[in-house]
Amino acid sequence: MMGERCESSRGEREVMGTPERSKNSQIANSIAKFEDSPVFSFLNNLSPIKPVKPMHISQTINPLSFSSLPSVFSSPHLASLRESRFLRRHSLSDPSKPEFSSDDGSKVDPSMGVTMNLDEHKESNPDANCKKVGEPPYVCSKLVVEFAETLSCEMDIVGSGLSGLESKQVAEYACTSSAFVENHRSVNMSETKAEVLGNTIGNCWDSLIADSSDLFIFESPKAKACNESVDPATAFYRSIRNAIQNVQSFGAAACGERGNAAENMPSQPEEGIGMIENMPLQNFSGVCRGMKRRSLVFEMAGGHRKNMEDGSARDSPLLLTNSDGNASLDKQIARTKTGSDCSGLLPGIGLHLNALAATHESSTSGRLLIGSSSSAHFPPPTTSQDLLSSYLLESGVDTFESLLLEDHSRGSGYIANEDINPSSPKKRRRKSVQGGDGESCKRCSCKKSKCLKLYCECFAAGVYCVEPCACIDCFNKSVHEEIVLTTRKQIESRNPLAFAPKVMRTSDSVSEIIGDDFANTPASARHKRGCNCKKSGCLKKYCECYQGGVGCSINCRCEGCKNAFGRKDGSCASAEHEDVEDENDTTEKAALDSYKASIHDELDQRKRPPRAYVPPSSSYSGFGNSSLAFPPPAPKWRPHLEGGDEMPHFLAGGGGGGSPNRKRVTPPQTLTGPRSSRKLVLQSIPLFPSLASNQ
DNA sequence: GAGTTTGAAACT
DNA sequence: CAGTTTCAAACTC
Repeated sequence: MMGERCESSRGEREVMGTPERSKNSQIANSIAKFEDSPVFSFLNNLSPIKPVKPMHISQTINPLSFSSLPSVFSSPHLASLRESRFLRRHSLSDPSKPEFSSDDGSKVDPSMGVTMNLDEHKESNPDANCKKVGEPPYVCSKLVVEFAETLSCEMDIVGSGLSGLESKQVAEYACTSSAFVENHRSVNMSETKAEVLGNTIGNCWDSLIADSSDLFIFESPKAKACNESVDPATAFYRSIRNAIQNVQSFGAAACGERGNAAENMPSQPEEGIGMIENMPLQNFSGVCRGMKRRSLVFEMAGGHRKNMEDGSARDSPLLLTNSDGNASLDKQIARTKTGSDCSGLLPGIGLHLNALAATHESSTSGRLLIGSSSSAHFPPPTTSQDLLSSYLLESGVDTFESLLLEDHSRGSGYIANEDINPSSPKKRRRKSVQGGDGESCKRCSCKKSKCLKLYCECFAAGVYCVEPCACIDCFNKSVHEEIVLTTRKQIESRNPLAFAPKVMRTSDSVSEIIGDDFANTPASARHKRGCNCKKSGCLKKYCECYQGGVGCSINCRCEGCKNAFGRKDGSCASAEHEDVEDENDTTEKAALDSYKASIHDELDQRKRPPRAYVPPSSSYSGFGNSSLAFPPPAPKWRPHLEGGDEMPHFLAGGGGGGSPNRKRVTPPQTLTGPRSSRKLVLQSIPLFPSLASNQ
């Protein structure tokens, strides 16, 4: 089987017929050389797509991301890898963070990574006993091993997208990387080189993610170009291959490669970096996002676990007094604090790419994202491609399928909801929300809800409140994690869709929103439950439909609807340039113009870091947080989860009737209407049964 | 910035 | 399930 596998690999490379052939040949040799590696064997025995039970780690890591499902395509070893590898990797973005413990109690070294803090490593890594702590060779191999193992881990995640030959080849490359490490454990390497190697590995990985993420967005320029000749899975596989090759090559050099590789390697770190920059992967710049965001969730996980284990959360100050008559809430808090209600913590089903984000937020502002892939504040994308790429990563695409299932609603939703025109007095609020530091975070002003109700935008959005919030008696903070989780669970128990996106779209690419022609406003999208406006005429942001940039539908119970994006009677305003019933309705047009202006303003602000939104309710994100090609949501808009207007059966079952208000949550029946000709974009529909039932 | 309006969320 | 209350965002001045 091995031989056959390798044959396939070589065959594939030949088919590709690229200049990489020689490199590939070397890799192939490496594969043959180390094909009996235990790791190799293990990988080979793994099925690319292997359903597994929800992992414990995801339950403790990111409990708030209820919606985020565990990767059902992950391999059994994934959990451990995630905990150990990603936690370490995470430290790359925040080396200052104190070490935290993994589930098994072993210390996870936060210094492992680019910083290569050998001292800390010495103290925290018991495994280092096998070699003298801080010994260069150990560091060198450790890094590569981590990379290789992490890659293997990733392979499982993308396994569903890579099938057959490709997945096998990817596994082989990952294996080769591991084999390489095994072959260089005893090699000496200077600390400087080790550091460069660490950076190399990190860059390779980030590049891999960043590079391949574009490929997942089929409409991205890169993907399109790629699709002309190769499918995304293949492209991704190639990226992986390149990344591994780069690591292997440079690692060999940095370690003073005993073999031939060293001859081609730069002797100075600077040269090494230069070499890296000239690697096949052209996406090195600003690509630290991927891995770092990936690591974030694990960091959070670590933090969460730590909190739970040491009971720090319970020790946090409690607000048990009922200062405002909110007895139930206080009771809830009390119960949670006493731990009597903690068993109900929803399992965090953090998927691999889910729950990214927030590195900056958490590290700079102390704000942690509750959801899985929340607001991340990374260097502003400078190009649309970057934007798409970064957003893809930040949006927490959980599965390859999700990536394939396009969802554009988010973009428009975001645009629709975000008023970030700093020059507009009326946008002052949003301006403050956006923050002047580029941090697009929510800032609530809750006074009585303790930020534990959906009234609170932060809470509803799945993010912790931050300092800039003007809230009072806020419990939506990481120190009150358990309370937050329990409350969330409680709310979801009443209404499973409470944290689900409110606006659903049937199609309408973002381009229609951000393009030159605003006439293509996403009227095909509809507010899930519909609004209930009485006085605003659905022309103000009081109206969730309007705020979401969608027209009203039959589900709405609004009165005097004048929604510029489409009225509930089926007519569409000027936004559609069709079926305009009242050409003289200047009010609607004015509203629409205002809306468009806000969108333009939004676009002008696109230099800001994209804001990945993490559906608080992860049970959805896990299935359908399929991202779109655009940044984040806004105050009240939430990424939709279900495919189109269809919610997962398991949710629809108890969800529809579970609404506390008994409000309709059933899919609108007139979604298409005059725009029925629009394509229906498949969205992330659960490909597997609800894992919630497995908890 | 304070006060008002509004409609969703929560409660009964 | 409907009516009412509570709440905080949106809006106005």
